[in-house]
Amino acid sequence: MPSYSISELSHEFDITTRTMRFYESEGLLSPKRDGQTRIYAEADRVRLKLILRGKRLGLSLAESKELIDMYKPRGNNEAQLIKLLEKIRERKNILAQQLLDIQAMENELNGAEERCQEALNALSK
Amino acid sequence: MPSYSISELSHEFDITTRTMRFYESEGLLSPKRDGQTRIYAEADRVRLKLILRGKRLGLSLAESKELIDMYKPRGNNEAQLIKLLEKIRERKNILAQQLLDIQAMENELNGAEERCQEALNALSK
DNA sequence: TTACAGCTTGACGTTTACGTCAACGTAACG
DNA sequence: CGTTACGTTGACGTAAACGTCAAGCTGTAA
Repeated sequence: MPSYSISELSHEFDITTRTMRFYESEGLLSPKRDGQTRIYAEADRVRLKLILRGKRLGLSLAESKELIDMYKPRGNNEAQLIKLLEKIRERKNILAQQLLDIQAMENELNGAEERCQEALNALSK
Repeated sequence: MPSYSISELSHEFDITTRTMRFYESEGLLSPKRDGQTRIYAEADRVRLKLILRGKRLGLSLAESKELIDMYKPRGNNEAQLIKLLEKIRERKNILAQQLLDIQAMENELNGAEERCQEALNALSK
């Protein structure tokens, strides 16, 4: 099983060590320790990846934490499972909306790109 | 041409009037005035829509402002047009990444949904 | 006329997500 | 043995995006 130092992961994902310690203080990461030093396992690396993906989609750290914890249903209680399902579907709706937003924005960017290119062509003529 | 009061738009988009005034102070909106009172035209409404779409995709207000201003190329200077094109393509790359992120997250949510549903079925049996 | 509803401009407070020191420990290199 | 690299824990600072008063103006319905 591979393991990583804080700086290895921070380089890989292009974030600061401060950021990683902050994520830990917020309960998003919980690496093992060798004395004082943090030792990250592959599972920690995966969690970090998920956090950063969440960020790219505009999620807060709290939301990412919730989401990541959802992937492993630990609640065996029925009410909890139902609530979990609701949240999963909520998030899927948000994703669907984001998809629409992306498509709309892409269309507009394409239009802008065209107009921009035409303006450039007109100049070079 | 339709026009709107601040509260009309704030209700339509489910934001506070404070938010709209803040956007104005940040240069994202610039409604006309009737005396002191703000009067929003359709163009303002569209800009607001674009801002909120930007937010749903995780853009900062500054980024949304830049993006919206891009749709109407006012820079007739070549260097500016080239820079604009670069920014448009940058943003398109981000959108492409977001699309991948959405698909990945959707897959995981589907997996979680299934496991969750199975756990529920197992309970009710 | 008063009371309410809706508009305005400050000004300060708050949350999130880190940045930026400071001060210290430890292991290895020259 | 000093310094360089990498790690640690506080503690305070900061930018973004508003929230939350306060204090005041303005039209209109009772």
